[in-house]
Amino acid sequence: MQPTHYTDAMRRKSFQEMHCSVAQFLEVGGEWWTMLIVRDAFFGVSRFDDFHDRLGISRNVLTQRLEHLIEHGILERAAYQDKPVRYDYRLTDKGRALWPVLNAMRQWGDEWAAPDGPPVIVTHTPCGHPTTAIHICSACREPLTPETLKATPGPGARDGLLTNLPPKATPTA
Amino acid sequence: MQPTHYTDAMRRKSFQEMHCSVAQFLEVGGEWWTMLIVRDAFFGVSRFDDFHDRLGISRNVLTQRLEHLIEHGILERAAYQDKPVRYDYRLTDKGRALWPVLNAMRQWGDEWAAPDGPPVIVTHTPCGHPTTAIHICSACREPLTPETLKATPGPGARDGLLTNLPPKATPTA
DNA sequence: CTTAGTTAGTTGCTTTATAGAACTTACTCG
DNA sequence: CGAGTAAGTTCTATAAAGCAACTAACTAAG
Repeated sequence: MQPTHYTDAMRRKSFQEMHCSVAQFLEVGGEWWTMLIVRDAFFGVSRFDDFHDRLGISRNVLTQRLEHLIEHGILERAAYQDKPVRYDYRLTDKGRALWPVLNAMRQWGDEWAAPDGPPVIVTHTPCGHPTTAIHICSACREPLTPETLKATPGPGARDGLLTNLPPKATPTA
Repeated sequence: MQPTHYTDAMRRKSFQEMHCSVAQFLEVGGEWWTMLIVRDAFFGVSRFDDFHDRLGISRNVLTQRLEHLIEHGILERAAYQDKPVRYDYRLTDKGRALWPVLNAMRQWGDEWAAPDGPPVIVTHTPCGHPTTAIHICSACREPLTPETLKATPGPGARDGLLTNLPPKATPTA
């Protein structure tokens, strides 16, 4: 049978209304290319053509992504010359706060998807040693694993995320 | 002028050849919806219709994503009945290793994009307190921040990631 | 035995996003 | 003047996402 009729726009779904912080992050940084732009911003890259050359991203997509990141307060534009005006794209505090996310991605990739060994070694300059991040509990300072955690609804909770779970579920994230 | 001619397929670019662990992660978990499926898998969701109902994802896209996650060893299918055969989708060790990534996303969302407060409170059952993860150095156990880190090429390094950086760059990720 | 419900997809169609490359604007340098 | 640089914008073609209907293979109710 023929599909009936397509009234509404069929834009890509937004995660904004999900009342989940993971979804909130993905709304900002979950699109294709976005976190690679943020990675390069941490490396000190700040100009349009440098992002383009290093990533091999299409110029129109790069334009969109930079605008999206600025809209969400991850990057800010600062003119470095007039006539013609040209901008640096720099991480804000909100953007620099993405470091734990980026680092967790890197560490997972190093461990599970780096057959030739890690492409990058990170050294902790205060102690001088190569380092990986260990995640510890803010209360007791013991290492955290998903099995030792329990999720309960918080002040921003809405129906659906922790309710309507299958019976044997053990929410950890 | 007219664009010349479009021989090659214009599929979406892969990040696989970038020799960067962040890119490797994104190849596996960087598509729209993917990390929300993984989040629900941590919540204990395991069946097709449960993912579909909870996420509001299209059925065809869900099919694709589950296959992609299985291909990359994040989920595995286990039959829970015959006639007709029906499967549970469960996290593998490689999939459970994504917890730090998911948690970092959640904590960023809680801090920067949760106007009504965090939707989920996580309790560390051994100590009984609500917890957030603190990232410490594996060598000296001091807290890590991007400014205290330096990136250098590792065994899996290839040209381009840490080379060809603008002069004032301070690579941290 | 017929009908409704469940589970897990698949198919068909429409809208949106991405990949390339060319084009544009506004300069600077030799 | 002509070439080069920087940052986009515009154009076209393909790929991905969204939605609803359809199918397959059962189970349970009436």
